[in-house]
Amino acid sequence: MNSHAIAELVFHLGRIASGEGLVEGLTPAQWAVLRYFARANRFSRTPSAFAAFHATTRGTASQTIKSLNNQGYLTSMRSEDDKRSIRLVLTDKAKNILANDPLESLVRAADSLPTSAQDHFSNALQQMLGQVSQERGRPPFGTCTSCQHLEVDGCSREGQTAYMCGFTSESLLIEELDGVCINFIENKKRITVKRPVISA
Amino acid sequence: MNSHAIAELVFHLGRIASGEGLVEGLTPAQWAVLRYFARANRFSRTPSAFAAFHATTRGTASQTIKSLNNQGYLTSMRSEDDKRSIRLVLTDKAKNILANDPLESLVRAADSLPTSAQDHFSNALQQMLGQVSQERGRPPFGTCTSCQHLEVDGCSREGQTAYMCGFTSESLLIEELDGVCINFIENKKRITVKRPVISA
DNA sequence: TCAAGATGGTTTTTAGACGCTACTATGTTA
DNA sequence: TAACATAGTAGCGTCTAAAAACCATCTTGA
Repeated sequence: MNSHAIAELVFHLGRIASGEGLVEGLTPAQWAVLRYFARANRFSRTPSAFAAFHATTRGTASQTIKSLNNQGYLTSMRSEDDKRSIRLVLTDKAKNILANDPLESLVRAADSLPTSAQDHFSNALQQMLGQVSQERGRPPFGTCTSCQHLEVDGCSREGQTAYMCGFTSESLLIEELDGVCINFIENKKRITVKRPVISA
Repeated sequence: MNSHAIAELVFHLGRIASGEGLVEGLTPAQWAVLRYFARANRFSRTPSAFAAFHATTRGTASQTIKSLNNQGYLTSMRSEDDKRSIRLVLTDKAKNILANDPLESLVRAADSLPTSAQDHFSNALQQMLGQVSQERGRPPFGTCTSCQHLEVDGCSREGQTAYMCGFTSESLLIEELDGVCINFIENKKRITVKRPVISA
């Protein structure tokens, strides 16, 4: 009985937080694109990957991206490896405007939850997302830190452990491990990532 | 840092679960209307109330409702009290189709969470919704059981406690206490509702 | 009491979202 | 090398949505 309430709340909350008209002159779909390219890693910044992430068609994604391109929020270039593929990058204009993301109200709401609850909450959501994605036959889109493809690169340099992606066979910078990836596959026993201490 | 992940997950999950094309030939917006009228109480089954709930304009709501009306999912009639107002009721056709609600995949996902977590989860979502609603200046839409307007009616009959709404000054059936209401105002110290035992 | 304003609902207009189909270009496989 | 798969785009029709204009009906306040 409670699961029904949860489903409705999730749906409704997502709707309320995003569907709030044209913030900064951008539509909800356009905000979704900016958000995605701000989070996606190097291998996933393409129209197709966004379409998969956003559960829409490549045609629709192409249209939204074109509009953002025209408005100067995205720059695009052909990939070297695959000449069909296009790589998209946020411009500074886009990075600046992301501070006014209408989703920030949801972030604040999440922030007001007790710290202890936030972890459980985020885990529960992730589990639900995984299940729904599987049911719908969609890629789950996670980050390296819990991905089967993450491998420790043999040669460490400068005292830091080096990582690589077993799927693309490319080495990864530590900063890249938190980007969302379309090639993600859930890994039960995850590798512990050693991060350099960041001075506050 | 985690609150950002929570916000994105909520948004994304809502999107994935609902934006899944035309299930049963109905659009996501139309599903939202059916869901709403299945949950809304007597005082809230109007186009305006739905528009407020769904964070859209009355014009848009009117259009969606008209379409559902034409397809035989809703019946409408003028209100007696206020001759401007229109009351909408789900038809049997609508009630039947609600079993195939695409949101059910989310319900299943929520159901797979540990029972102990479900309550916390639902509470956390409710709290977030309350905060976002407040920030956006929207009515929070809750049920009688935690509403300031709920009052115990002086005269109980047939051994059952009778309740009434202090806002509309109308008495309430016990079954009605779980309907979503547009006049809802959060009540910190809630009245304990005595429900008749339902035989399984 | 009656004019002014608020509210409930609809329509029209316009822009964007979206699914669908068709199409080109490039990669991959048999 | 032919057949197929994939990345991306373009065009079409429908749906979503906001905004503005509009009518009918309360509600208010001087």
